[in-house]
Amino acid sequence: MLLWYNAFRKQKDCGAVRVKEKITEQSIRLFEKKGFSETSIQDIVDSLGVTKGTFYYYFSSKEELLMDIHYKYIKNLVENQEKILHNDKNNCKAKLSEIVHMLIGNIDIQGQSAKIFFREMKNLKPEHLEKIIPLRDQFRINIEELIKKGIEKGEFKNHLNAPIIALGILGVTNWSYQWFKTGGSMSAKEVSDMFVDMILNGIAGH
Amino acid sequence: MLLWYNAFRKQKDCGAVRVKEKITEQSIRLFEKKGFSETSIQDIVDSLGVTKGTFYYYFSSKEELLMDIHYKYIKNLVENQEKILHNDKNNCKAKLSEIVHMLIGNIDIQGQSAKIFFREMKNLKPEHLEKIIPLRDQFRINIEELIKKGIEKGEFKNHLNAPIIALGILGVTNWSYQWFKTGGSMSAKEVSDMFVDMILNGIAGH
DNA sequence: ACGAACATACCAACTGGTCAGTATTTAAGG
DNA sequence: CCTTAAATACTGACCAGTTGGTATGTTCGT
Repeated sequence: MLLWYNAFRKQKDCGAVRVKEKITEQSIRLFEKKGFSETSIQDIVDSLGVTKGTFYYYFSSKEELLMDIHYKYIKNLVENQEKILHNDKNNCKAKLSEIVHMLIGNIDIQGQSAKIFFREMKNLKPEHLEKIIPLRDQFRINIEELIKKGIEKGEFKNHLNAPIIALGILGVTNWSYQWFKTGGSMSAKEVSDMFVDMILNGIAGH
Repeated sequence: MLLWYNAFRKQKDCGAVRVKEKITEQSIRLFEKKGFSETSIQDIVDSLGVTKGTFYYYFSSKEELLMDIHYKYIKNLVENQEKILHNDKNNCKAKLSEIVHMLIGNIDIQGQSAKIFFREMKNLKPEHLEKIIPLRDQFRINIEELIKKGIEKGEFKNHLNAPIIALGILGVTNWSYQWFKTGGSMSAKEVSDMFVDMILNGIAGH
């Protein structure tokens, strides 16, 4: 009886290292693989060896957990982006390059969240969307402004349509979350360098 | 009584213009807006004024309907692509340009299916995925080969990594399905031209 | 003894899918 | 041209399983 008791305590102590974070991390894995609606709360707690009571102790609803995932992802992304943008040792070209490298380089640790972000956003409640969408838009507008500034400075061609170019660049990077696998045949640097080269110099021969 | 009878027949006749297609079209609309798992068969039939019996008369399962949508989309896309590739009046640059224009131009009628294709593919059964994935891969490989041929012919730079460039181009075009709205402030031609210009010539100033 | 961190049991609503039957169209036979 | 039988195109009631969420209890550290 005492033996069982100690074993139980040990299990509890291990799990006590931020149970909420463990639930979030595991949910990210499951949501990415199976989808938000296709993953039940039962699936989540079963895979962690806990019960639904635990889940609802930390989250008020399934949708709130999804909001948590969305908010952490986009907040972190915008922060990383603005760190790059505010470093005025770099010109616009270099900033753009750094952003692309940052996005591709982060696939390893942010890729699952990113896929969830774009695929499952529609499951957020309107009041939560109101917090997320401005951040998503800010990320895009920051790139747009970078393009415009680059045009002004003569770093980029002056006939460019900045909003379209921004969305084109976002397409290149965001789509990589769909196919890039860390540890595969191509390295993140290799991919990023090629993308930056294509965006800046194009693929047409001289 | 006779009046009601005729009205009823008329209604049936109108609906008889391919009920199966009406179900498919409506499902595409609902799946795109709410998601596959989030849309119940009840939702679909209610919005059409029929019952679940009708649905299961035309489809053996919900997943089969999803397979139908996937197959029609990717089959049509590969066909359109290969029509362009087999027209040997165009060089590689022109072919690439035509493919980009085709993809963006088709958003109007194929956009919803495209979003479903990439977002809901995970809900297909393994045996159905076996039919879809090769077609999806073929589309990508066709672009890859076009790049390689363009390099050989000196139309494209020879240091390019064709697989990465192909995925970059696919990113630009596929991502447009997420944001481009027909009838918005930018026309499909405007966007396509800008994308082709970026891909071929880059954005960096000379 | 008390609050934090769980577990257990339960529920109403909804899900994809089935099935036995009904209406309607079509085609053949008289 | 009319009857009739079979095939086609549905309806509506039903089911077992699952869902997100809740309410109540129990264990644990302090």
